Amino acid sequence: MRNHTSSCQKTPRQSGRKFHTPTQAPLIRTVECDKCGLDPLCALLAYDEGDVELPEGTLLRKQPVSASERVFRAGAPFHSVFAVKTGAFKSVMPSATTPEQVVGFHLPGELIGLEGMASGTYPYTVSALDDASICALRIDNLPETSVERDKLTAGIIDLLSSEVAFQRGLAATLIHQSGEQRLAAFLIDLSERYTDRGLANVEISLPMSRADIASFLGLAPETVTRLLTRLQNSGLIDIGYRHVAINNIDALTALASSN
Amino acid sequence: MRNHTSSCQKTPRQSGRKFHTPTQAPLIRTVECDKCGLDPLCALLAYDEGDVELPEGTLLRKQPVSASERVFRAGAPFHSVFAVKTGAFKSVMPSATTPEQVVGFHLPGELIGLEGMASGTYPYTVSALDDASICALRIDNLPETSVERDKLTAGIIDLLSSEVAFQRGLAATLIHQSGEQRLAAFLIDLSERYTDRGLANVEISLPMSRADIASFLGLAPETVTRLLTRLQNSGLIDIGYRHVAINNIDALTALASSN
DNA sequence: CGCTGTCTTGAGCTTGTTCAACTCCTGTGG
DNA sequence: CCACAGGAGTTGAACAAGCTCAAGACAGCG
Repeated sequence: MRNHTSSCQKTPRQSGRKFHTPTQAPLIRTVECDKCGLDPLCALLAYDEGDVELPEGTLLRKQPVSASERVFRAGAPFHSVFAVKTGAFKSVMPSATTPEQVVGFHLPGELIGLEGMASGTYPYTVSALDDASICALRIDNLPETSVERDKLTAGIIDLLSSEVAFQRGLAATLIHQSGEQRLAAFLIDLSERYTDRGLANVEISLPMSRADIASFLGLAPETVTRLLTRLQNSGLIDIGYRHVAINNIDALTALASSN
Repeated sequence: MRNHTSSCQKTPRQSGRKFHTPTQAPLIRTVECDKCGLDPLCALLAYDEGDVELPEGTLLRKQPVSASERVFRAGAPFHSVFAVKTGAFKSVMPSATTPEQVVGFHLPGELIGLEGMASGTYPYTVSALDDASICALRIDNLPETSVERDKLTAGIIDLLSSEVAFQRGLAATLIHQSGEQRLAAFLIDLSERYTDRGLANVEISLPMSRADIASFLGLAPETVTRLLTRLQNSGLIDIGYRHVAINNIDALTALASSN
């Protein structure tokens, strides 16, 4: 039962249309397996399955998740690491203060849930921003001592420590930058992450609501709208309903990192 | 003009004074080994040294570091994990925008430098806030496969993932809270961390400058002063030059996490 | 075609910043 | 031990950024 190839089919092509119009041809939403962050482990398991007698259901590919459906809830017991195949997800932290706090977005090819490994519970709730699909790798029933386990351990340390560095940088950015700079940095970050996975285009998907962006950036939703409008008026970007086209990435980068 | 010539003894200030007269005994600045975050690893290595033939200088205890001296610089190659023994340290990140960005403070018993393990370089510069001392555990020349290595790996995953959780919470706090709430949360956090290591007192040390606090909290130094004054006027705290006494921790906590 | 939730736009207000003057603290050298 | 210098901290006033409240415009969907 090795359907690695059959469950990772080629993604459907999109028709390239111009932006400026509110409604839009669908952007590419699915990452190829070879661009996916889970692929190293995924491949490892797939290749070794015959030898190691992994339990059933250790690797679940391309599970569909409908819009706003939860993948797991904050505090749920850790069992799997996920990778986004199609669509996008958000991480939401239950906050004492604000009702909900968006702490991250997850694009195709990116991993979800690693942070739960050490504590044994997922630290935040993850839900789909649109109709999406994920691959799931069960960790909790891997043999205690195995090649997989060791490689996982090594990979986990890497991922965790880059996560720490990322969070630190994020905090620094968010605190000392103006709203306009944060928003510019956010758009650039999204664009780069799409590019990393081979999903870049003139226009990139903005699958989350203004309120989600606002929560993530620590702004009011109205401010996000106003800043997007301002960037558009400056000619740096063009805004669609849930898409954005970056016209002048250099100017945007300069804006994001100007003193 | 300035004519406080002969009035500078231990004269009590008049009411409405800015600074709370520091009548307390010198604050405890040194953590005991059994309260130190490095202790599990430290003990492990110390006990096993005879068996395992560890390289010389793997574990350096209580190295003195003078005020403002650097432990390591951002980008330096990773070699050791450190634990604060006496005094306090700050982590500073080279920022494109602001000249320097304080990303963390390290109190006695806390670990420094773990985040450098994966990338192979320390991600930020660490320097002493006052005359201090640290213990250093060399990691880069531990035998590849050893009991120490395995236990280290397990411990590192735990430490890293709690660091991720901490950073996430920190980011959430910093972004969505007012300055007053951030400052209150900061003081509470310091107090709790001292308590965890058995260094709590009526009055706790505030070894960093207002500018450091401001940078860390994303505020202007003047604002930090104003907010501290406001908290003091509300009777929640008393401020000394580089000390603070928390008079009403419940009210402070309520303030930090109010709606 | 109308409903509902998301997004946009406007006006007044709160919070925190900037700039500048001043006070206080601490270490250093007579 | 005292005076001094320089850095750290405080205070005030004007200004700017972002928030709140409120109303209206525009999707997507039954």
